[in-house]
Amino acid sequence: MGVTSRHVHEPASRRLANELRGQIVGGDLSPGDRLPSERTLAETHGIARNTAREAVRLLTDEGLVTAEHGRGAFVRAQPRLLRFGQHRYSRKVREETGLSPFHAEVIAQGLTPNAVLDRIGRVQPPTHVAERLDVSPRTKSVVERVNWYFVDGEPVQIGTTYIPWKIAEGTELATGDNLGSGDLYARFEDQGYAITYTREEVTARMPTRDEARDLRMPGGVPLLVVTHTGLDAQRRPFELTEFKMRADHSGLDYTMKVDN
Amino acid sequence: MGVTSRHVHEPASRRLANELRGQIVGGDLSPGDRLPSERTLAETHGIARNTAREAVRLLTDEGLVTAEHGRGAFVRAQPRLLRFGQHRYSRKVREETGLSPFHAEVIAQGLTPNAVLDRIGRVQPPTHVAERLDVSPRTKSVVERVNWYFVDGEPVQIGTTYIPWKIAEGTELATGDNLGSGDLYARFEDQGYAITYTREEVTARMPTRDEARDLRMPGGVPLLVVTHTGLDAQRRPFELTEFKMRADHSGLDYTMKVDN
DNA sequence: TAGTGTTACTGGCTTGAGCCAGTTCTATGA
DNA sequence: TCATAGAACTGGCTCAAGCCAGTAACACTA
Repeated sequence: MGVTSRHVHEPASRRLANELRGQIVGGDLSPGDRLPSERTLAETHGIARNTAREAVRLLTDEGLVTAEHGRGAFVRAQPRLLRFGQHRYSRKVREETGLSPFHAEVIAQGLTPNAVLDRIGRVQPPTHVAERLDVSPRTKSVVERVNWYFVDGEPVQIGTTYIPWKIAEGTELATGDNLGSGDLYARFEDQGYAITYTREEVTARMPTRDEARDLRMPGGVPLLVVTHTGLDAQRRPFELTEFKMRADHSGLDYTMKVDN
Repeated sequence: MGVTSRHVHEPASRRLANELRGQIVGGDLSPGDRLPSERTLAETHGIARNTAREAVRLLTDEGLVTAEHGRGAFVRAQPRLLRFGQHRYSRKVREETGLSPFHAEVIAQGLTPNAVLDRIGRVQPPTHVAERLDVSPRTKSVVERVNWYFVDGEPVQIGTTYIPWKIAEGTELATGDNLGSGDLYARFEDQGYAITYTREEVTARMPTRDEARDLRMPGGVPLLVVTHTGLDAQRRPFELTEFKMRADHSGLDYTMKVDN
C-alpha cells in the first residue's frame, strides 16, 4: 500500500545487517562461508561488539546465517524444498515402489530418505485425535508410533501416527517397525482399510525449543504442521498422523476436486 | 529422543522469560494485560535492564507478547484460527451464498470478512505463474489483481491473482472490482471456465519486513504461502492466486482422493 | 611424528550507563 | 472545565567493559 523511506535514521545494527544480507544475497558470501567475527565487525564498522552481535542475530532470525558457540557464524545453504503431494498415499505409488509415502516422495525427487521409529506404544489419544478417529479420548484406545524422517542425513520432519487399537491389535501395526513392502498402508490394506481419501489440515508456527533441537532447526525457520487423516472408500478414518515439517525443507502440493 | 536437564545453568534472561511465559500460559497474565516495564522487571529481579529486555524479546519472538514503543509490552490475544477448505471454490457454496470464497468461509465460521482490491492491471507474469498458467513470461500476458483480506478489521492475508489476458480481456475481470454475485468464479463461469479442480501448493516462511508491516504481524508469526491454481473440468488452468496468510489466523483443511 | 597442553580465537551473556523517541499523565492557565 | 505544555513514564538502541564457555590452532615434548 505505501512505500517506506528505508534509510531515514536506520539504527547501526540494522544497517550492518542490511550490508551483510546484501553480501549473502549478492553472492559475495557463499553458503558455508564464515562471517567476520563479532569483534572484527565491530572494529571495522566502528560500532560496539553488541551492536554487531545484534546485526548477526537479525540475519539468524531470517534463516540466512547460523551462529555456533566458539566457532563462528556461517552462511546457511538454502536447502532444496521437497514437495509432498497426496499421490504419495496412492496404491499405484505403493505398488510401484514398495516404499512408504515419505520414502517414495523423497526418492522421486532425487534425494536420500531415511526414517527411524523412535517410539511405539498403546496410549490414550489427545482429544483432537480421538475426535478425528472416532475413538475414546479417555482410554488407551490407540497405538502411537513416532517416526523421525531424514533427508540426506538431516532431520526434516517428525510424524506421530495414531491407529485405533481395534485395528492395530495383534498385528505388526502395534509392534515393531518391520512393516514389509509397501510399509504402513499396505498393512492397513491387509486389515481391510485401503486409503482412498486423505484429509490434510495445515498450519504453520514457530517451533518450541525442543522441536527446534530435535529437528536441528536454525533460527528463523517455521514449522509446517500437517494433520493427516487417512480414510477408506467408505470415508472411515482409520489412521491419523501429525507431521511437524521443517518449512525450509518441505512444502505441500495437492490437486483436488473443489466439491469432493 | 533425549531429555534435557533444563535449569542447569540457565541464563537470567531465559529464566525470566520462562517465568513470564508461565504467568501468561497459566492465566496470571491475560491477553491485553501489560507486562511490568523493562526497568521494573530489572529492579524486581535484580538484573540489568538489557537482560530484562532480552527476556521480553524472547517472548515476542514466540508470538506471546507485543512491545509498543513508548507504551509497554502487552500479552497478545491468541487469535481464532480460520480454516480454509477446498469447498470454498465450489459452485454449491457460490450459489448458496453469492459470495467470494474468502467471504463465504469467514462468515461460515462466524466472523466478519472484508476485502479491498488494492491494485489491478495488465502485467508480465512471474516465471512460476507463467509456467502454471501456460502463458508467456515475456509479455504482458496476464491481469494481476491484488486483494487485501480482513477479518474483524484485522488484515489476515494478501491474495495476488493472475488471469490470462485472453480470458480477462474485455470483461470485468480486467477492470474494476464490482464483480457481482458469486464474485470472481461466477465471472469465470460466464467465460466458460467453471472451476472444478484446485491445485494448492503450500509452504511457510517468516515474513519480510514489508509483509510484516502490511499484514500488521507481531513477532514470531510465520506466513503460510499458498499458491492456488484453478482448473476447469478439462484440467485447464485459468487463474492463479498466491495467498500470503498470517499463520496465526489461517489454516487449511482439505479432503481429497489420494489418486486424483 | 603424534599427542597433549596452552594460547588465542570464537560466540553467549550480563552489567551499568546513557541517549533517543513515543506515549501517558498531571498541572497550570485561560 | 478544557486545552496545552511539561514531566514522567515507556520501549528502542548503543556503548564500553567484562566474564564464561566452546573451538581451533600452535608449540613443545616424548
